[in-house]
Amino acid sequence: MKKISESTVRRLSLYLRFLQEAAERGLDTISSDELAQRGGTTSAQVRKDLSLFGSFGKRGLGYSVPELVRELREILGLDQSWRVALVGAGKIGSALFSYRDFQQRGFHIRAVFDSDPAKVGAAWGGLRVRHDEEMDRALAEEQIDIVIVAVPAEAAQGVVDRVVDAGVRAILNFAPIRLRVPSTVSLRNVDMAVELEGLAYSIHQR
Amino acid sequence: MKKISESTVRRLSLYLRFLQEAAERGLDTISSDELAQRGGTTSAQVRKDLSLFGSFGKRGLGYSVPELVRELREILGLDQSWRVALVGAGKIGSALFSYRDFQQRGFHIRAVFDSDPAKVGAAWGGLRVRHDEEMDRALAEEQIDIVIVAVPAEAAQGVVDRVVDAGVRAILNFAPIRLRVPSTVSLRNVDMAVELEGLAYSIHQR
DNA sequence: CTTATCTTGTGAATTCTTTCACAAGACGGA
DNA sequence: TCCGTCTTGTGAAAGAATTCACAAGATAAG
Repeated sequence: MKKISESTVRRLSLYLRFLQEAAERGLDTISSDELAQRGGTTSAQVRKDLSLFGSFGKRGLGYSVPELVRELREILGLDQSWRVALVGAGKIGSALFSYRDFQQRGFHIRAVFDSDPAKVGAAWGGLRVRHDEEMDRALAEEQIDIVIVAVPAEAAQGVVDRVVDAGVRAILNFAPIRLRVPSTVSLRNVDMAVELEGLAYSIHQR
Repeated sequence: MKKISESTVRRLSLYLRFLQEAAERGLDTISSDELAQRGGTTSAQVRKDLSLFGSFGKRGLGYSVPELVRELREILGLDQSWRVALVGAGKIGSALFSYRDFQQRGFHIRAVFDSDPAKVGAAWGGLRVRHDEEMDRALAEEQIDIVIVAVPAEAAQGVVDRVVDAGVRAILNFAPIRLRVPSTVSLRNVDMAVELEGLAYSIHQR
Protein backbone atom coordinates (compact mmCIF):
# COMPACT_ATOMS: atom_id res chain seq x y z
CA MET A 1 0.00 0.00 0.00
CA LYS A 2 1.26 3.42 -0.94
CA LYS A 3 2.39 5.80 1.70
CA ILE A 4 -0.32 8.00 3.11
CA SER A 5 0.65 11.36 4.57
CA GLU A 6 -0.04 12.27 8.15
CA SER A 7 -2.27 15.14 7.08
CA THR A 8 -4.41 12.83 5.02
CA VAL A 9 -4.88 10.49 7.97
CA ARG A 10 -5.80 13.46 10.17
CA ARG A 11 -8.41 14.55 7.70
CA LEU A 12 -9.86 11.06 7.36
CA SER A 13 -10.36 11.10 11.07
CA LEU A 14 -12.24 14.39 10.83
CA TYR A 15 -14.37 13.16 7.95
CA LEU A 16 -15.30 10.12 9.98
CA ARG A 17 -16.31 12.24 12.93
CA PHE A 18 -18.56 14.38 10.78
CA LEU A 19 -20.01 11.38 8.99
CA GLN A 20 -20.96 9.85 12.31
CA GLU A 21 -22.79 13.03 13.26
CA ALA A 22 -24.49 12.99 9.88
CA ALA A 23 -25.52 9.38 10.41
CA GLU A 24 -27.06 10.28 13.77
CA ARG A 25 -29.03 13.00 12.09
CA GLY A 26 -30.34 10.37 9.70
CA LEU A 27 -28.60 11.58 6.54
CA ASP A 28 -27.84 8.76 4.22
CA THR A 29 -26.01 10.52 1.45
CA ILE A 30 -23.37 13.25 1.50
CA SER A 31 -21.29 15.05 -1.11
CA SER A 32 -17.57 15.71 -1.01
CA ASP A 33 -18.46 19.37 -0.80
CA GLU A 34 -20.52 19.04 2.38
CA LEU A 35 -17.81 16.90 3.89
CA ALA A 36 -15.24 19.51 2.96
CA GLN A 37 -17.10 22.38 4.62
CA ARG A 38 -17.07 20.69 7.98
CA GLY A 39 -13.54 19.47 7.64
CA GLY A 40 -12.37 22.96 6.75
CA THR A 41 -11.01 21.86 3.40
CA THR A 42 -12.04 21.60 -0.25
CA SER A 43 -14.12 19.05 -2.09
CA ALA A 44 -11.19 18.16 -4.32
CA GLN A 45 -9.13 17.43 -1.26
CA VAL A 46 -11.81 15.16 0.15
CA ARG A 47 -12.09 13.24 -3.09
CA LYS A 48 -8.34 12.93 -3.44
CA ASP A 49 -7.99 11.69 0.14
CA LEU A 50 -10.67 9.06 -0.32
CA SER A 51 -9.44 8.02 -3.75
CA LEU A 52 -6.19 6.87 -2.17
CA PHE A 53 -8.15 3.98 -0.71
CA GLY A 54 -10.77 3.23 -3.32
CA SER A 55 -13.81 4.74 -4.96
CA PHE A 56 -16.60 4.90 -2.50
CA GLY A 57 -18.87 7.46 -4.10
CA LYS A 58 -21.51 7.50 -6.80
CA ARG A 59 -21.16 10.12 -9.52
CA GLY A 60 -24.00 12.58 -9.46
CA LEU A 61 -25.05 11.45 -5.99
CA GLY A 62 -22.25 11.59 -3.48
CA TYR A 63 -21.27 9.10 -0.82
CA SER A 64 -23.47 6.77 1.17
CA VAL A 65 -23.03 7.85 4.78
CA PRO A 66 -23.22 4.42 6.42
CA GLU A 67 -21.00 2.89 3.80
CA LEU A 68 -18.34 5.57 4.07
CA VAL A 69 -18.44 5.34 7.87
CA ARG A 70 -17.79 1.62 7.56
CA GLU A 71 -14.96 2.11 5.09
CA LEU A 72 -13.26 4.84 7.09
CA ARG A 73 -13.51 2.87 10.30
CA GLU A 74 -11.86 -0.02 8.58
CA ILE A 75 -9.16 2.14 6.97
CA LEU A 76 -8.30 3.81 10.25
CA GLY A 77 -8.35 0.56 12.17
CA LEU A 78 -11.32 1.48 14.31
CA ASP A 79 -13.26 -1.69 13.67
CA GLN A 80 -11.44 -3.21 16.58
CA SER A 81 -10.81 -2.04 20.11
CA TRP A 82 -7.38 -0.88 21.22
CA ARG A 83 -5.66 -1.59 24.51
CA VAL A 84 -4.19 1.56 25.98
CA ALA A 85 -1.99 2.22 29.00
CA LEU A 86 -1.57 5.55 30.70
CA VAL A 87 1.76 6.44 32.28
CA GLY A 88 1.53 9.33 34.73
CA ALA A 89 -1.33 9.67 37.16
CA GLY A 90 -1.10 13.41 37.64
CA LYS A 91 -3.56 16.11 36.63
CA ILE A 92 -3.30 15.50 32.92
CA GLY A 93 -3.37 11.74 33.28
CA SER A 94 -6.46 11.98 35.39
CA ALA A 95 -8.21 14.26 32.91
CA LEU A 96 -7.39 11.89 30.08
CA PHE A 97 -8.54 8.90 32.06
CA SER A 98 -12.00 10.27 32.55
CA TYR A 99 -12.30 11.49 28.98
CA ARG A 100 -15.34 9.54 27.84
CA ASP A 101 -14.65 10.05 24.16
CA PHE A 102 -11.74 7.62 24.13
CA GLN A 103 -13.81 4.76 25.45
CA GLN A 104 -16.53 5.51 22.95
CA ARG A 105 -14.12 5.37 20.07
CA GLY A 106 -12.72 2.01 21.05
CA PHE A 107 -9.65 3.09 23.01
CA HIS A 108 -9.78 1.31 26.34
CA ILE A 109 -7.43 2.19 29.14
CA ARG A 110 -6.32 -1.10 30.70
CA ALA A 111 -3.58 0.09 33.03
CA VAL A 112 -2.34 3.22 34.77
CA PHE A 113 1.19 3.66 36.11
CA ASP A 114 2.90 6.23 38.29
CA SER A 115 6.21 6.41 40.09
CA ASP A 116 4.83 8.35 43.06
CA PRO A 117 4.13 5.92 45.96
CA ALA A 118 1.43 8.30 47.18
CA LYS A 119 -0.54 7.66 44.00
CA VAL A 120 0.10 3.95 43.62
CA GLY A 121 -2.82 1.84 44.80
CA ALA A 122 -5.46 4.50 44.26
CA ALA A 123 -8.62 3.24 42.59
CA TRP A 124 -9.24 4.80 39.20
CA GLY A 125 -12.49 3.60 37.73
CA GLY A 126 -12.24 -0.14 37.88
CA LEU A 127 -8.44 0.03 37.87
CA ARG A 128 -5.77 0.44 40.46
CA VAL A 129 -2.82 2.74 39.81
CA ARG A 130 0.24 0.53 39.58
CA HIS A 131 3.81 1.27 40.38
CA ASP A 132 6.07 2.25 37.57
CA GLU A 133 8.29 -0.75 38.22
CA GLU A 134 5.54 -3.11 37.21
CA MET A 135 5.20 -1.37 33.89
CA ASP A 136 7.64 -3.30 31.75
CA ARG A 137 6.08 -6.63 32.58
CA ALA A 138 2.50 -5.38 32.65
CA LEU A 139 2.62 -3.81 29.19
CA ALA A 140 3.29 -7.21 27.71
CA GLU A 141 0.90 -9.07 29.96
CA GLU A 142 -1.94 -6.71 29.20
CA GLN A 143 -1.03 -6.72 25.50
CA ILE A 144 -1.00 -2.96 25.36
CA ASP A 145 -1.14 -1.45 21.87
CA ILE A 146 -0.82 2.22 22.66
CA VAL A 147 0.82 4.08 25.54
CA ILE A 148 -0.13 7.59 26.57
CA VAL A 149 2.76 9.41 28.23
CA ALA A 150 1.65 12.04 30.73
CA VAL A 151 4.72 12.43 32.92
CA PRO A 152 6.98 15.47 33.41
CA ALA A 153 9.38 16.26 30.58
CA GLU A 154 12.43 15.03 32.53
CA ALA A 155 10.94 11.58 32.98
CA ALA A 156 9.47 11.14 29.52
CA GLN A 157 12.43 9.80 27.55
CA GLY A 158 13.13 7.17 30.20
CA VAL A 159 9.54 6.01 30.17
CA VAL A 160 9.46 5.87 26.39
CA ASP A 161 12.65 3.83 26.17
CA ARG A 162 11.15 1.23 28.47
CA VAL A 163 7.84 1.27 26.65
CA VAL A 164 9.59 0.72 23.33
CA ASP A 165 11.65 -2.13 24.79
CA ALA A 166 8.46 -3.73 26.02
CA GLY A 167 7.37 -3.91 22.38
CA VAL A 168 4.78 -1.15 22.22
CA ARG A 169 4.56 0.36 18.75
CA ALA A 170 2.48 3.50 19.26
CA ILE A 171 2.91 6.36 21.71
CA LEU A 172 0.96 9.52 22.37
CA ASN A 173 3.14 11.99 24.19
CA PHE A 174 1.89 14.91 26.29
CA ALA A 175 5.24 15.86 27.79
CA PRO A 176 6.75 19.04 26.36
CA ILE A 177 9.80 17.38 24.92
CA ARG A 178 10.86 15.90 21.60
CA LEU A 179 11.23 12.18 22.17
CA ARG A 180 13.51 9.79 20.33
CA VAL A 181 11.94 6.55 19.19
CA PRO A 182 13.02 3.96 16.63
CA SER A 183 11.44 4.41 13.23
CA THR A 184 9.32 1.32 13.77
CA VAL A 185 7.41 3.09 16.52
CA SER A 186 4.71 5.69 15.80
CA LEU A 187 4.82 8.77 17.91
CA ARG A 188 2.38 11.65 18.11
CA ASN A 189 2.91 14.70 20.24
CA VAL A 190 0.35 16.89 21.91
CA ASP A 191 2.34 19.92 22.82
CA MET A 192 0.27 22.66 24.36
CA ALA A 193 3.17 25.04 24.82
CA VAL A 194 4.00 24.87 21.12
CA GLU A 195 0.38 25.58 20.24
CA LEU A 196 0.17 28.55 22.58
CA GLU A 197 3.41 29.94 21.24
CA GLY A 198 2.06 29.58 17.72
CA LEU A 199 -0.93 31.66 18.75
CA ALA A 200 1.30 34.23 20.41
CA TYR A 201 3.25 34.47 17.16
CA SER A 202 0.16 35.08 15.11
CA ILE A 203 -1.30 37.85 17.25
CA HIS A 204 2.09 39.38 17.80
CA GLN A 205 2.39 39.75 13.99
CA ARG A 206 -0.54 42.15 14.11
CA MET B 1 6.72 40.53 6.34
CA LYS B 2 6.49 37.42 4.23
CA LYS B 3 4.16 34.66 5.21
CA ILE B 4 5.62 32.07 7.52
CA SER B 5 4.21 28.58 7.49
CA GLU B 6 2.68 26.98 10.53
CA SER B 7 5.27 24.22 10.49
CA THR B 8 8.07 26.75 10.59
CA VAL B 9 6.52 28.46 13.61
CA ARG B 10 6.15 25.10 15.32
CA ARG B 11 9.78 24.34 14.74
CA LEU B 12 10.91 27.74 15.99
CA SER B 13 9.10 26.98 19.18
CA LEU B 14 10.96 23.70 19.51
CA TYR B 15 14.29 25.32 18.76
CA LEU B 16 13.63 27.86 21.45
CA ARG B 17 12.82 25.19 23.97
CA PHE B 18 16.02 23.36 23.25
CA LEU B 19 18.06 26.54 23.27
CA GLN B 20 16.74 27.36 26.69
CA GLU B 21 17.84 23.96 27.95
CA ALA B 22 21.21 24.53 26.34
CA ALA B 23 21.48 27.92 28.03
CA GLU B 24 20.77 26.33 31.40
CA ARG B 25 23.52 23.85 30.77
CA GLY B 26 25.81 26.79 30.17
CA LEU B 27 26.41 26.29 26.45
CA ASP B 28 27.00 29.54 24.71
CA THR B 29 27.32 28.43 21.14
CA ILE B 30 25.36 25.91 19.11
CA SER B 31 25.37 24.74 15.49
CA SER B 32 22.38 24.30 13.22
CA ASP B 33 23.21 20.63 13.25
CA GLU B 34 22.93 20.23 17.01
CA LEU B 35 19.72 22.20 16.97
CA ALA B 36 18.40 19.97 14.23
CA GLN B 37 19.08 16.73 16.12
CA ARG B 38 16.94 17.77 19.01
CA GLY B 39 14.21 19.23 16.88
CA GLY B 40 14.07 16.03 14.84
CA THR B 41 14.90 17.83 11.61
CA THR B 42 17.91 18.69 9.44
CA SER B 43 20.49 21.42 9.71
CA ALA B 44 19.42 22.87 6.37
CA GLN B 45 15.88 23.16 7.67
CA VAL B 46 17.05 24.95 10.79
CA ARG B 47 19.07 27.42 8.79
CA LYS B 48 16.26 28.02 6.33
CA ASP B 49 13.77 28.57 9.14
CA LEU B 50 16.02 31.09 10.85
CA SER B 51 17.00 32.80 7.62
CA LEU B 52 13.38 33.81 7.12
CA PHE B 53 13.89 36.26 9.97
CA GLY B 54 17.49 37.35 9.61
CA SER B 55 21.00 36.02 9.89
CA PHE B 56 21.77 35.25 13.46
CA GLY B 57 24.71 32.89 13.10
CA LYS B 58 28.43 33.24 12.58
CA ARG B 59 29.96 31.21 9.77
CA GLY B 60 32.35 28.61 11.08
CA LEU B 61 31.05 29.00 14.62
CA GLY B 62 27.32 28.53 14.85
CA TYR B 63 24.78 30.54 16.79
CA SER B 64 25.20 32.32 20.08
CA VAL B 65 22.77 30.61 22.42
CA PRO B 66 21.71 33.65 24.45
CA GLU B 67 21.41 35.78 21.34
CA LEU B 68 19.30 33.25 19.49
CA VAL B 69 17.10 32.76 22.54
CA ARG B 70 16.52 36.50 22.59
CA GLU B 71 15.76 36.65 18.87
CA LEU B 72 13.39 33.70 18.93
CA ARG B 73 11.55 35.04 21.94
CA GLU B 74 11.06 38.28 20.12
CA ILE B 75 10.01 36.62 16.87
CA LEU B 76 7.48 34.40 18.61
CA GLY B 77 6.16 37.26 20.72
CA LEU B 78 7.32 35.79 23.99
CA ASP B 79 9.07 38.92 25.22
CA GLN B 80 5.78 40.00 26.69
CA SER B 81 3.25 38.27 28.88
CA TRP B 82 -0.08 37.12 27.48
CA ARG B 83 -3.45 37.34 29.16
CA VAL B 84 -5.31 34.06 28.88
CA ALA B 85 -8.84 33.01 29.81
CA LEU B 86 -9.98 29.46 30.29
CA VAL B 87 -13.53 28.49 29.39
CA GLY B 88 -14.64 25.22 30.92
CA ALA B 89 -13.77 24.25 34.48
CA GLY B 90 -14.01 20.50 34.05
CA LYS B 91 -11.27 17.91 34.24
CA ILE B 92 -9.31 19.19 31.29
CA GLY B 93 -9.69 22.81 32.27
CA SER B 94 -8.46 22.01 35.72
CA ALA B 95 -5.45 20.11 34.42
CA LEU B 96 -4.56 23.01 32.14
CA PHE B 97 -5.02 25.51 34.92
CA SER B 98 -2.43 23.86 37.09
CA TYR B 99 -0.02 23.30 34.27
CA ARG B 100 2.99 25.23 35.51
CA ASP B 101 4.66 25.43 32.13
CA PHE B 102 2.20 27.99 30.82
CA GLN B 103 2.88 30.43 33.60
CA GLN B 104 6.60 29.99 33.15
CA ARG B 105 6.37 30.79 29.47
CA GLY B 106 4.47 33.97 30.02
CA PHE B 107 0.92 32.76 29.52
CA HIS B 108 -1.07 33.92 32.53
CA ILE B 109 -4.57 32.70 33.17
CA ARG B 110 -6.59 35.70 34.31
CA ALA B 111 -10.10 34.29 34.29
CA VAL B 112 -11.94 30.96 34.35
CA PHE B 113 -15.53 30.50 33.22
CA ASP B 114 -18.05 27.69 33.44
CA SER B 115 -21.76 27.39 32.84
CA ASP B 116 -22.31 24.88 35.64
CA PRO B 117 -23.61 26.70 38.77
CA ALA B 118 -22.03 23.98 40.89
CA LYS B 119 -18.61 25.06 39.70
CA VAL B 120 -19.14 28.81 39.70
CA GLY B 121 -17.62 30.49 42.72
CA ALA B 122 -15.03 27.81 43.40
CA ALA B 123 -11.59 29.18 44.20
CA TRP B 124 -8.97 28.21 41.64
CA GLY B 125 -5.56 29.47 42.64
CA GLY B 126 -6.09 33.13 43.30
CA LEU B 127 -9.11 33.19 40.99
CA ARG B 128 -12.77 32.48 41.37
CA VAL B 129 -14.60 30.50 38.68
CA ARG B 130 -17.04 32.90 37.06
CA HIS B 131 -20.33 32.25 35.41
CA ASP B 132 -20.39 31.90 31.69
CA GLU B 133 -22.74 34.87 31.41
CA GLU B 134 -20.08 37.20 32.68
CA MET B 135 -17.73 36.07 29.98
CA ASP B 136 -18.53 38.49 27.19
CA ARG B 137 -17.98 41.53 29.38
CA ALA B 138 -15.08 40.08 31.34
CA LEU B 139 -13.02 39.17 28.29
CA ALA B 140 -12.90 42.80 27.33
CA GLU B 141 -12.42 44.11 30.87
CA GLU B 142 -9.56 41.74 31.52
CA GLN B 143 -8.08 42.46 28.10
CA ILE B 144 -7.79 38.79 27.31
CA ASP B 145 -5.50 37.95 24.38
CA ILE B 146 -5.99 34.20 24.14
CA VAL B 147 -8.90 31.97 25.10
CA ILE B 148 -8.55 28.27 25.84
CA VAL B 149 -11.73 26.37 25.09
CA ALA B 150 -12.18 23.26 27.24
CA VAL B 151 -15.92 22.67 27.06
CA PRO B 152 -17.84 19.74 25.55
CA ALA B 153 -18.03 19.60 21.77
CA GLU B 154 -21.71 20.64 21.69
CA ALA B 155 -20.99 23.88 23.55
CA ALA B 156 -17.77 24.83 21.80
CA GLN B 157 -19.06 26.65 18.73
CA GLY B 158 -21.35 28.81 20.85
CA VAL B 159 -18.54 29.76 23.17
CA VAL B 160 -16.23 30.55 20.28
CA ASP B 161 -18.77 32.78 18.58
CA ARG B 162 -19.10 34.85 21.73
CA VAL B 163 -15.36 34.94 22.27
CA VAL B 164 -14.82 36.17 18.74
CA ASP B 165 -17.52 38.82 19.16
CA ALA B 166 -15.78 39.99 22.29
CA GLY B 167 -12.76 40.75 20.14
CA VAL B 168 -10.41 37.92 21.07
CA ARG B 169 -8.07 37.05 18.22
CA ALA B 170 -6.53 33.75 19.29
CA ILE B 171 -8.16 30.53 20.44
CA LEU B 172 -6.80 27.20 21.57
CA ASN B 173 -9.48 24.57 21.25
CA PHE B 174 -9.53 21.26 23.11
CA ALA B 175 -13.06 20.26 22.12
CA PRO B 176 -13.23 17.48 19.54
CA ILE B 177 -14.91 19.55 16.88
CA ARG B 178 -13.88 21.65 13.92
CA LEU B 179 -14.73 25.23 14.81
CA ARG B 180 -15.62 28.03 12.43
CA VAL B 181 -13.88 31.32 13.04
CA PRO B 182 -13.36 34.39 10.87
CA SER B 183 -10.04 34.47 9.07
CA THR B 184 -8.86 37.28 11.32
CA VAL B 185 -8.86 34.93 14.28
CA SER B 186 -6.13 32.36 14.85
CA LEU B 187 -7.28 28.96 15.92
CA ARG B 188 -5.27 25.94 17.00
CA ASN B 189 -6.79 22.61 17.80
CA VAL B 190 -5.59 20.01 20.24
CA ASP B 191 -7.55 16.98 19.23
CA MET B 192 -6.64 13.90 21.18
CA ALA B 193 -9.11 11.65 19.37
CA VAL B 194 -7.57 12.52 16.02
CA GLU B 195 -4.10 11.76 17.35
CA LEU B 196 -5.15 8.41 18.78
CA GLU B 197 -6.88 7.49 15.55
CA GLY B 198 -3.72 8.39 13.66
CA LEU B 199 -1.81 5.98 15.87
CA ALA B 200 -4.44 3.30 15.37
CA TYR B 201 -4.05 3.77 11.63
CA SER B 202 -0.31 3.32 11.75
CA ILE B 203 -0.26 0.14 13.82
CA HIS B 204 -3.21 -1.27 11.94
CA GLN B 205 -1.16 -0.93 8.72
CA ARG B 206 1.35 -3.41 10.15
C1' DC C 1 -34.95 7.84 -25.50
C1' DT C 2 -32.91 12.28 -24.94
C1' DT C 3 -31.54 16.12 -22.42
C1' DA C 4 -30.27 18.67 -18.28
C1' DT C 5 -28.20 18.50 -13.97
C1' DC C 6 -25.23 16.54 -10.47
C1' DT C 7 -21.06 14.98 -8.46
C1' DT C 8 -17.31 11.72 -8.59
C1' DG C 9 -12.48 10.25 -9.73
C1' DT C 10 -8.27 11.68 -11.48
C1' DG C 11 -4.39 13.32 -14.53
C1' DA C 12 -2.15 17.80 -15.01
C1' DA C 13 -0.86 22.20 -13.20
C1' DT C 14 0.28 24.78 -9.40
C1' DT C 15 1.91 25.98 -5.07
C1' DC C 16 4.34 25.00 -0.94
C1' DT C 17 8.15 22.65 1.66
C1' DT C 18 12.21 20.40 2.14
C1' DT C 19 16.72 19.12 0.76
C1' DC C 20 21.01 19.84 -1.79
C1' DA C 21 25.20 21.86 -2.54
C1' DC C 22 28.41 25.34 -2.43
C1' DA C 23 30.37 30.17 -2.12
C1' DA C 24 31.32 33.26 1.56
C1' DG C 25 32.98 34.19 6.04
C1' DA C 26 35.12 33.28 10.55
C1' DC C 27 38.60 31.40 13.35
C1' DG C 28 43.02 29.28 14.91
C1' DG C 29 47.56 27.92 14.24
C1' DA C 30 51.99 28.39 12.11
C1' DT D 1 49.86 36.65 6.49
C1' DC D 2 48.41 32.30 4.65
C1' DC D 3 46.22 27.82 5.03
C1' DG D 4 43.09 24.40 6.75
C1' DT D 5 38.88 23.57 8.94
C1' DC D 6 34.27 24.87 10.27
C1' DT D 7 29.58 26.25 9.62
C1' DT D 8 26.41 29.67 7.91
C1' DG D 9 23.16 31.61 4.41
C1' DT D 10 20.94 30.83 0.24
C1' DG D 11 19.84 30.07 -4.72
C1' DA D 12 18.55 26.03 -7.28
C1' DA D 13 16.66 21.32 -7.44
C1' DA D 14 13.73 17.94 -5.84
C1' DG D 15 9.80 16.37 -3.63
C1' DA D 16 5.03 16.78 -1.52
C1' DA D 17 0.63 18.44 -1.08
C1' DT D 18 -3.09 20.95 -2.88
C1' DT D 19 -6.00 22.75 -6.36
C1' DC D 20 -7.76 22.83 -11.06
C1' DA D 21 -10.55 21.29 -14.49
C1' DC D 22 -12.95 18.05 -17.00
C1' DA D 23 -14.44 13.40 -18.84
C1' DA D 24 -17.33 9.85 -17.20
C1' DG D 25 -21.11 8.01 -14.88
C1' DA D 26 -25.58 8.47 -12.42
C1' DT D 27 -30.26 10.19 -11.96
C1' DA D 28 -34.58 12.48 -13.06
C1' DA D 29 -37.81 14.64 -15.93
C1' DG D 30 -40.10 15.21 -20.22
